[in-house]
Amino acid sequence: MTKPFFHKCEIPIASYNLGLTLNSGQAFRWEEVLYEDGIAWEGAIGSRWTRVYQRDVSLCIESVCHPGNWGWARDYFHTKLDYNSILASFPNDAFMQESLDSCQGLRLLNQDPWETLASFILSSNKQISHIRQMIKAICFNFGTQLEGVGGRYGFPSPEILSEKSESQLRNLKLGYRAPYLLAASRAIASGSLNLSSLYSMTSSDARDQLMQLPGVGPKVADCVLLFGFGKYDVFPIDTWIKRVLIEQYGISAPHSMKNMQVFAEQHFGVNRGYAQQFLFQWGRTK
DNA sequence: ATCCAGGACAAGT
DNA sequence: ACTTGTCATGGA
Repeated sequence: MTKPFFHKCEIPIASYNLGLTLNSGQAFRWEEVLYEDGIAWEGAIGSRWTRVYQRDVSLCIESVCHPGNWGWARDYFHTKLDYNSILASFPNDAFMQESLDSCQGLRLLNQDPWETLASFILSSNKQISHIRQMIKAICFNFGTQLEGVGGRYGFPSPEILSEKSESQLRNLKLGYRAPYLLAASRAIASGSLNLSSLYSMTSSDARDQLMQLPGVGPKVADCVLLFGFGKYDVFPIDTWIKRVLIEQYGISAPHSMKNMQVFAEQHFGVNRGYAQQFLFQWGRTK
């Protein structure tokens, strides 16, 4: 039984579909719970165990530990974003508009770069439900217990994971991804890769840096930049997006990454990563 | 059972 | 430059 969430913050904000956002394949640790005759989600933001839900036109956030000025929450949920300006930059084609209509209030979160990198290394050739399972196992086995709650664990730091063996990770059913995750944790723990330095780099340069890691190709790198660094000028192409581009946008062979990347940059513009989240969500659920 | 999953990588055309 | 086979594992 968890202790009460003592601290509460209410952020008035329109056009925010929290449930859709938390279940759109960008974050993997939020759990839906019943709360006050409604739905809420519980999960960790950094080392804070958090509950979040919507009432009227407000985002309600509750924290077990001392919240300070709640800047960490505003940042994670990106409540200061000029959402309408982003949407206004999208193209006016039929499938884009259909996606916008069907996924109203879908947002991108600002997640921790390391957790995002680790999560998307694990995501390769995996269904979202199993990505969640792998991450849950990693947190339960190697994460540190969070303040003020029992049985809740943070995502383990690179330093912690770098001390583990490949077989320890394979025991968590990571499969061939185990050595990839281990290599990434060791690159960061040793200082050979400094994630913070990617913030000030161009997306192209940051992408090249991430792709130095084994198990990090163009798609994983783009997801990390989009979800963990707020770089919207990248366009992750997974199996669903590939289908959308071919079936909805008439991309013809050769279906090479370069061919599709060029189209995405031309057609979806500077915020193509944000647009991509709508295309992905609608493409895989319709 | 068989195929596929928010892919990456090496090997083969 | 582009395509194919392989890699663990679980869900549909």
